Amino acid sequence: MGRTRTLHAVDDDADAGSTRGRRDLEARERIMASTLKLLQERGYARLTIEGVATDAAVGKATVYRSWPNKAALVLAAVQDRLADVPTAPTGDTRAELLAVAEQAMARFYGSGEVRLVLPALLGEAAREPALLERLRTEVLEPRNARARAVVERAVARGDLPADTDVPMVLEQWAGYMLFRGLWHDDPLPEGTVERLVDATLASPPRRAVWQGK
Amino acid sequence: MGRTRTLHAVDDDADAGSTRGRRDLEARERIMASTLKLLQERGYARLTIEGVATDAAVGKATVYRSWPNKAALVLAAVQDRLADVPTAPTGDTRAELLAVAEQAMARFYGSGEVRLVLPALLGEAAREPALLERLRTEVLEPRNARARAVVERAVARGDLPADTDVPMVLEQWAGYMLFRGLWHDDPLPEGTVERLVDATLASPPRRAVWQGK
Amino acid sequence: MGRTRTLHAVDDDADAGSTRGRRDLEARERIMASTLKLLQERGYARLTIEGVATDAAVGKATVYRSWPNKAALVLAAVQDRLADVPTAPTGDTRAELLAVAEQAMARFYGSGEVRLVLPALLGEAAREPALLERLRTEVLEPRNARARAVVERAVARGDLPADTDVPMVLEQWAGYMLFRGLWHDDPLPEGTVERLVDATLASPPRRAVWQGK
Amino acid sequence: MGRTRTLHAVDDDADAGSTRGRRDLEARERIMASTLKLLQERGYARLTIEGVATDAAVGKATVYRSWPNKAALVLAAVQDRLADVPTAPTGDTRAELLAVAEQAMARFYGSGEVRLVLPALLGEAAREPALLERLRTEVLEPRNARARAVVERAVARGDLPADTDVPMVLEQWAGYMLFRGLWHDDPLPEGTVERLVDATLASPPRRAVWQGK
DNA sequence: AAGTAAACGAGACGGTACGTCGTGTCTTCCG
DNA sequence: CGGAAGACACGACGTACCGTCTCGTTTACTT
Repeated sequence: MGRTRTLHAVDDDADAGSTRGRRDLEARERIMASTLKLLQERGYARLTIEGVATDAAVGKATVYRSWPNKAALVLAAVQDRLADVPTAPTGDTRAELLAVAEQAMARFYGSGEVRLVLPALLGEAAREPALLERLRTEVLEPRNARARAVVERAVARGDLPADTDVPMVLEQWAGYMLFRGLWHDDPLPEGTVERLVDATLASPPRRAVWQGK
Repeated sequence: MGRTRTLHAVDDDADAGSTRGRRDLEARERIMASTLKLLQERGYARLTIEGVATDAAVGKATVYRSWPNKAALVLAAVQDRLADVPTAPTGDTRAELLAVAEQAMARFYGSGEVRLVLPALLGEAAREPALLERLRTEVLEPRNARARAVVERAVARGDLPADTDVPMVLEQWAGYMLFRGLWHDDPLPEGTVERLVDATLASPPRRAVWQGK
Repeated sequence: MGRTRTLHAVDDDADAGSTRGRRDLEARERIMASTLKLLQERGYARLTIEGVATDAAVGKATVYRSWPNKAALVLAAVQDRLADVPTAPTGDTRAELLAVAEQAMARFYGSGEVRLVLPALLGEAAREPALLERLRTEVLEPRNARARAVVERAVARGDLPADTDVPMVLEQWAGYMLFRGLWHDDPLPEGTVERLVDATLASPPRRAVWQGK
Repeated sequence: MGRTRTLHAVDDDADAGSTRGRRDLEARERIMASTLKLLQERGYARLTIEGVATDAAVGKATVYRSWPNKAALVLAAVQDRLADVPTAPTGDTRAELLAVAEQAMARFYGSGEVRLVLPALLGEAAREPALLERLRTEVLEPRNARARAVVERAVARGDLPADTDVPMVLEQWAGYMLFRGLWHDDPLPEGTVERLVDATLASPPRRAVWQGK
């Protein structure tokens, strides 16, 4: 499942069936590669579409034809580099949770790529609801869905109480990683993920009961 | 003796003697006000120094004379609008912790101003260590120091275990707020802060012992 | 055969094939027109490339793309407005000389356009040999060549002595006109050209004989 | 009665008694020197008052206090460097005329200083009648007056016809020199002045008779 | 000798223009 | 006919000077 490529701005058109020219596949590849390269070299703010076009030996129009602005371009380029969230059931709940927290979150929010791009994207998203929506549905939600499944499995197994607030568990973990990723250069101290997971196992957040009131 | 003149953001003051030339104090005020105003209207990315200068009825050079770039300007403008962290001891540990988490963090990371500015600033900081350093020492650290004091008081009172990892407590709280602030438009659901604080009181993170190994 | 368009700085390339891109021919026209208009209104010193661009409803880059600086722009704009030097042989030497002196020189050096532009250009040329060279080869020399032909015809006819210093004749005439044009507002007194020509016919400068020594 | 204070170049004077305040006489000297120095280095167009002030270690206001603009400043600086016109009667008309043409004109219009400054000044004068007037009365006329005296002496002696158009003689000579000075880098060919003078002695321009008609 | 007032250096101020770069659109020409 | 090349109008960049202004400081002339 899961779309391999999404591109374009908000509405990604449905160029699905139109299987047109394979010829330009190279161009697209070159653009993606140049985007990532220049992102590393200059950071989001100093990345320019002109620069990408030049570096990719491509006309500017070719870039604009596929992505309406820098955010869309960068989002597309970053999109598939994202490592997958491990969900395979191993029977060992703690191990599964650790794997999720470690590989899905620590590695994600701690990676240079994300730190270089995500804040900038979220910064723009604060002004552009469409972008925020895309980020949520295309970046956050897919990852969260798989992580959620793992935690819910732990609940089903009885390793976490039935009224565990699963989304909040994830947000607590991810929030901590994001915070560290943004505010600090250095990687997480060893053992951090374990302590996070163990704290949750010891005393997980419960769903609020008076919520409905 | 130290800095001959720095002005720039934060510390203008102090340059007592070196105040030769015209030194229009109103200009600085107008610039700060215009910066905040345009920040709201356009967001960080679309904020322009030229625009600020025009809006403030000020020469561009006057802006550049005091702040070397957009980040410094915005940082200075945002700086003092930040609400204080409440630290008054009331005797009630839970109430104190709630006050800190609520007023120092939820309100801070949830505010539109911060959401509009902080990610962008952090995004630039990923490329500019100097900026990151300033953000840490001038924004994060001052707030954290006061919050830390409150939590440490709770430890001293015995309401939290002696080996509580105080910094991590704060980072967990703040991380969650930051995460929500960045990824979601809507305010925190009611009761969230309470649940966060209570979870910490029930099972706080402990300092890692094997750290040294 | 006279070049139809010259533009650019010194070396006007011969950009034959390289005409990719939009190439708005009207833009050039508008720029030339605005340049001349603002030259009249403000004079060379107060002429601004920014002003020209604005007046011509053209981006600044479009101006800079074709002319590297104000001098080149103005030179190009003035270039073709220059009236031609009459050379048609009429059989009447005195009449031909008068025509040349009158139309090629008096009208040229006496015209407001020239007075407004030439000194400034020559002033810059004093610092920029390339500009001086262009002025000589593109403004002075073409005009002189044709005037020289007329005077040489007079020599061939025997109306002037064989050892007449033809260049000096022209420089004397032009020098006088230039002097008057620069130092005085008012037009030449009537009959001046006649007196100049007649003085030359009566006693033309001879080529120096001892020159080789 | 007009002008309350003019100072500008030439006539500073007049402020006799009112010399309260500091009055740093050296400042003026330094300004003049810096002006000439930078004029040589950069030419008129690239000379800036700011640059002069800095180079002279003087406040900008000090420059503006004495000269209202660049033209006035430069005019003042150049003013007194001008060599004198030799007028001493030697009895030998041809020698006297040669001395005038050589020293007053060839040297003047041929000098680098003049070539660097005069065209620019005249260029501005085309737009500013006041400046043209000053140039005429303070630069051209004083020199011309003395030269005229010499030529008139030649007329009185009978070495030139009584109806010689004396001003035109001077303008012819000066015009030729000016022309050469502006259009050519190289000095006058040897013997040029002699040929000019001799041509005039052989066939001087006469005053127009039919002028009144 | 103390007071006072102008001129001084320094340089901040509101501006205009510089020459460059990037944006997003549009045109031309080549393969 | 698709795409690179790049011209186009626009707008912002960061810098340099403009001419005016306000600072203290430094004379030199009153009183």
